[in-house]
Amino acid sequence: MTGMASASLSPPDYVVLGMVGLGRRSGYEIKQAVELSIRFFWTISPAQIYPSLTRLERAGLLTGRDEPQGRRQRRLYELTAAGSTALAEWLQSTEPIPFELRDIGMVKLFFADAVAPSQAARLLTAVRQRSEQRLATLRAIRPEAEAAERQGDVYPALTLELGIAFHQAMVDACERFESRLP
Amino acid sequence: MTGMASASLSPPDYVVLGMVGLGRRSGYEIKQAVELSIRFFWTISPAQIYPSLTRLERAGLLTGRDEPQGRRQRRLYELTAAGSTALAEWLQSTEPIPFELRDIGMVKLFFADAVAPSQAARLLTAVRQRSEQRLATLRAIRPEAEAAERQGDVYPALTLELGIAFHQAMVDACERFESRLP
DNA sequence: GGTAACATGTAAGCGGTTACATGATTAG
DNA sequence: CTAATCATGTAACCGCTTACATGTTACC
Repeated sequence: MTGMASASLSPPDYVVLGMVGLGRRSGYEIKQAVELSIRFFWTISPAQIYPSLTRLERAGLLTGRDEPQGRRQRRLYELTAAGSTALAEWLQSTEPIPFELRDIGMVKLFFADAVAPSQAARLLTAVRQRSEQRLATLRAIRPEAEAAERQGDVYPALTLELGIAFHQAMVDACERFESRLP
Repeated sequence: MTGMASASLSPPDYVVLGMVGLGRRSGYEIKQAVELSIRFFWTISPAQIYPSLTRLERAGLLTGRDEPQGRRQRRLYELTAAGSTALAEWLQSTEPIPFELRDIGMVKLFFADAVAPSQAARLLTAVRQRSEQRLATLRAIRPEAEAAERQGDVYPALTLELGIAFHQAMVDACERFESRLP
């Protein structure tokens, strides 16, 4: 019995669903949560979040309640049983997970032979520094992930470590090549 | 004196330009070259390539010449001096390179606490295996990259090693967590 | 004789980004 | 008093993917 209402949701819908699943939230808070956690492998804009919330509520996967702060409007959402089921089904589906990155930095590096060696080396350095910056940002988030871990959500910490490992590998590989060039 | 014709090209345009820069090519060959090299951090479809080639030729950055094989049509392109300059300028530009990934696998993993531990572990395994497969594919490409290296294009080999390092880091991190769970 | 690969394109639709619009509250 | 943050949305545009259309050559 696979959810009767669901007209197959898009990935952004599941991101919204998943974030609400981690705790009662407003659209604004969802955006913030994404920025603080999965923004290194996913982004979402307010123009996606608010229509998505409306759709998900109409589909019976979320329930929203107005809880203004003073005169400032605010609407908080939580998962319904159907929403929880839909999220779980998505996470459990056995379809192969496509892997697709889209990074202009790597593309530039690939074509770097088209410019002078010194210029190419500068590009390599820029790519390395970019990963070093991400690394610093990701490490700064660790406390939040560890706090979530203590409350039973261990996978955010795992994905954080995965991100750190990824960028560390990039930095190491760049350094190996940089030391070989000059 | 920054190229007078260029109305600022899109990333896919530069991908086409860069691929033609690596050797005289048809649209079909560009697609193949992308699949064999940068597809792990960029993709491009025929529906983008052919209009792009037309635009770039009109802008004077490429020249095309019909070279049919028998009755089978074919049009080969090469860089003009202006095209070469445009590519070099793009590669040398000092604007910060945005870093943005988009990977549903990571998103699923992030939310994995929403399902039973055994299901979450299955997800982790799926993500690990996905990287193992990429790793195998990337390693299979090594000969091509090394051939290019011998002919003076060293950066394709570099980006390949970067991709391998990235996926190896993912596999290692996944294994660390998998051994901790059961 | 049929399938896969070679080769080039067009059209429609959709999903996402950018920009815009509005208003309340807090901090400096 | 001003800027930043909180908070929610809409509209237009654009670029990309999907599907389609067409024809040739090589291979089994």
